[in-house]
Amino acid sequence: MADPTKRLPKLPVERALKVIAGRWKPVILYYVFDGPKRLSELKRMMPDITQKVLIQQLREMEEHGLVGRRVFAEVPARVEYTATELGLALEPVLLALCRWGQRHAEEQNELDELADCIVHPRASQARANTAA
Amino acid sequence: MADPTKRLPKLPVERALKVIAGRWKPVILYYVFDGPKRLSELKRMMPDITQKVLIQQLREMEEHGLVGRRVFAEVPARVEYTATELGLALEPVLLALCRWGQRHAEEQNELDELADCIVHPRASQARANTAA
DNA sequence: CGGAATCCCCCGTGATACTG
DNA sequence: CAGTATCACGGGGGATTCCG
Repeated sequence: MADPTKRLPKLPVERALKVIAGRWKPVILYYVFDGPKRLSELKRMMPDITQKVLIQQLREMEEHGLVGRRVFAEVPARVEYTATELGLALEPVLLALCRWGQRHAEEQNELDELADCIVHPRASQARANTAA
Repeated sequence: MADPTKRLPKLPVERALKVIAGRWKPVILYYVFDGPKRLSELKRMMPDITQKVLIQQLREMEEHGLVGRRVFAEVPARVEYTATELGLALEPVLLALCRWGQRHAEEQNELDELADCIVHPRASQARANTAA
């Protein structure tokens, strides 16, 4: 990374999606938005993620200017990750995505329940809409 | 597809991201938001996308309830894709992503220009990693 | 915390099929 | 024939696992 060959997309939407694309990035951001967090904290908050992957995702977000990294020269070395201004600007967007995701889940689950009553799980088959 | 094993994520954010994830989905949505479009139209608007992939992405978005599909039994077979209510609800979110992407592009490019004046293009290197 | 091997999914190419 | 949809195949990148 930091590789000139791996440039971000030109279209703003795709660029934004690319930046927040990553198995754990939204979750990490969720915690970091709340305030500075050190690595061990994040690790404890998300037990299902490997330390390597966690650091990996943090590194990428750092390169993309979403989070900042501060190293404290204390006895037990200490590293804190904080959200940058640019990163914080992403919070409302992620919240919007979250809300839409909830609505989507509700509506889709409703359809799934209805689908249980009918035969086929796929509605795309018996569909001959001959509208004019 | 329509495979019960491939369920969407539980977390709303990830669910939303998963649904709009796809090389061409944002672009397709952009056009479909403007009004009903038939396949050949979309193909003409986006020359760089293959017919197969186009149909693929449309199918997925249909299964996810983002777009609707209408088949007209005319002389040359005709199919129109339209945005659903749920799909339209996504428009402001995509716009927000777009705006943030623009800002991100501006700020990042500024940093890149500054980096030209300094020595190292990578800031992640000379960082005292004293963690074990 | 880095590197290598691995798996799997996304996407692209080209050819083919179906329907009036 | 024109428009729509599908299939067989292959490459590439992200994510996971194991090892040092």
